[in-house]
Amino acid sequence: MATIDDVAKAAGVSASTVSYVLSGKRPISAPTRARVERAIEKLGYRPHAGARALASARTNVIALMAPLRVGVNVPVIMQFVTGVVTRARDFDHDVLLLTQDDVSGLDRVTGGSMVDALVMMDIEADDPRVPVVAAAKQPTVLIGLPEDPEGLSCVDLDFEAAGRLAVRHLAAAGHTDVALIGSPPEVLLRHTSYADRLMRGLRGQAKASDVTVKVEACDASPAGASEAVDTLLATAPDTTGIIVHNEAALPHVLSRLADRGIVVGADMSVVAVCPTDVALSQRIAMTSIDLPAEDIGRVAVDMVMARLDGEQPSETRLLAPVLTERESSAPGPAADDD
Amino acid sequence: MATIDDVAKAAGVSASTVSYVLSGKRPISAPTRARVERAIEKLGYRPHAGARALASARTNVIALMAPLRVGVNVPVIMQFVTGVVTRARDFDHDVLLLTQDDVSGLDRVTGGSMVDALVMMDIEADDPRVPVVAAAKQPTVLIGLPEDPEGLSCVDLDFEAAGRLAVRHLAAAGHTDVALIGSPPEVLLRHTSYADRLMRGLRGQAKASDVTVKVEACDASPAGASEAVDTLLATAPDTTGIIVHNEAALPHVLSRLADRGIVVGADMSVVAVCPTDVALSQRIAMTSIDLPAEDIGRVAVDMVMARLDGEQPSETRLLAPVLTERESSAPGPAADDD
DNA sequence: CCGATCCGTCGAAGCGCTTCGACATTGATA
DNA sequence: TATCAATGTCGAAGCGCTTCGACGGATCGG
Repeated sequence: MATIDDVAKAAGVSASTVSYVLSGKRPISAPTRARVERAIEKLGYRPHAGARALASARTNVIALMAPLRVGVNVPVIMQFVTGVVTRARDFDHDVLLLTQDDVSGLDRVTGGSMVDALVMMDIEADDPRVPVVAAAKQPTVLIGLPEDPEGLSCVDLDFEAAGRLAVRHLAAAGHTDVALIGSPPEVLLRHTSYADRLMRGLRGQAKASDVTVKVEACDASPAGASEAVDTLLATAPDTTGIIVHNEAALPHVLSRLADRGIVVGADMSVVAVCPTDVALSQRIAMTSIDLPAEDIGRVAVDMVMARLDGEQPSETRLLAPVLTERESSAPGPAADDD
Repeated sequence: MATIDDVAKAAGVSASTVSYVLSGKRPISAPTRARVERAIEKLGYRPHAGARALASARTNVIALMAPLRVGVNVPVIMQFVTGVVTRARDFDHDVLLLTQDDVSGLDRVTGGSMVDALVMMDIEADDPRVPVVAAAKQPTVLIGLPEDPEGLSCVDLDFEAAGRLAVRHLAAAGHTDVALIGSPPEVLLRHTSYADRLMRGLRGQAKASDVTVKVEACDASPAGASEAVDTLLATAPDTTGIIVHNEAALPHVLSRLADRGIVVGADMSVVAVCPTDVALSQRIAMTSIDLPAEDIGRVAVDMVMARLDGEQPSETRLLAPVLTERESSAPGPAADDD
């Protein structure tokens, strides 16, 4: 591989001049710049990333810690990842992928100066990773909201507002008995922050709108979904509005309802909280609150980059939920006729 | 951050001794080693990755190029990724994530010496990325089989054998008219290698077993799946055995069959080619040929690591398909009664 | 017409590590 | 007892880049 000295020699300049051509940190005359660029081109020169990192204390790499465990929510995770990776490239950064459980990986990549910054997904209320990255010299953005962010920036959909919005939508349509079919029990037990927040919004608005709200955890399997539906209908038979916050279970919930002869969009209104493409690929176009996963990933990168080169203070951004009415929701029993 | 010199000073040895303690490349006496290790511990020392890469020409990072486009097969992709990442950690390597279309990223990470090796997924018959990585100094393993591997190692499920196996299974059960519901048309058009290979096996065995085989491409959407089923049943009404090679469409194919009153496992035998967990999370446990995605990812890393430090020649490994009989397949019309 | 300024370029130092050859010790061997 | 090979440690060079201070020459104002 050609080095910067080779390029310098070929262009008849010093190595530092080549460096300045590349970085633009000092003015270089047009003819010199042109000679250097030609030499770079001719030699196929690529700066050595390690050398650069050593000299400049910048790696142009960010770490992304993603929950790679199979099963739950995988397509949604992929959307986050896509958002992060593509946006990182806009900032001329690459992405180092860490798996969720690899807490020691955080030390490794921060302590070893492998990355300039971190993005962490799927944050729990009391997440053991938060103190680790809070102590690191690299800025971090959390996707999700821990109880104590310890000075770190956070970004997420405003699930609390989403919960309110969903209930308000159903209540306005005349539903008085609504329910949530939510995340798998283990997610709820972990107190994954989004599940908690959604529930808080749900309950608050239920009180305000004077509707009842029943909550069912739900495994992502067909059996789990059936069970959740059956339990719900047994214990709260008056339910006419369901909010589903579980991408993997959604199709099975709809199947089960259909099997029981319940027509979604007529007998039963269903509002999903999920990415738009998931809402649209069900057996019926779902009224849904969009989970803009790719956007969130992008925003996370924007935030982390801002902190990287200004001395921005940390911030928390909660994206406002948007509900799109489609075919799965309809007026309920208490609706005024029109 | 502490440097190696800090550690050396604290332990009362030279920097090179610290280095040798860390790498084990020269013998160090037990007491010295202990002093050094204590100093490392006390200072929380982490070698600087860039410095290390510069001095040793090793980054301990491998690149993984994965198709992050949304929609198709995402969970399967995630399994590959998981296999690669976890296995890479076993070799003390991290993973840099590149997106499929980022061909220039290949130059960037290889030319810039950001990675020691590469793994590329979703290889097409005539893949433009192959010549690029073939020219790189880093070893590469392809997941999938290009027409011309240009000296690179490859690994994949033996889809051709899988095709034969599926047909043989159905033929042995007495089916004489079988069909493939396969990948989306755009995948077939790209001549993604696995689709081609599956088809070749299918056709070959069909001839040998004297059964007919009809092929339908299939979009991953519910509509696409319905259409594929409808077309198939219209143009080949005698079909009693279907092979589905399309994870995303599989549930919708089953739905459509059910909607049409066709009982899978009785009227119609269906063999899926997909990961086991997908096969098991359908409305009925599917007879399937396992796509061992995580294994393949792991093997890819094993292969690339082998090439990294022996001077192994390149090799191609095709994993033998395994068919597991479950509830979705049954004897066909030509079966001997028993 | 001279000092102050600015522009464009260079040289050298240094980032933190690995690795090679050299140098003491020590123990075994003849 | 003199010799030789291990064994354990050190010093120095160098990996390829960035960046800081310096410097020559052109430009400008007074």
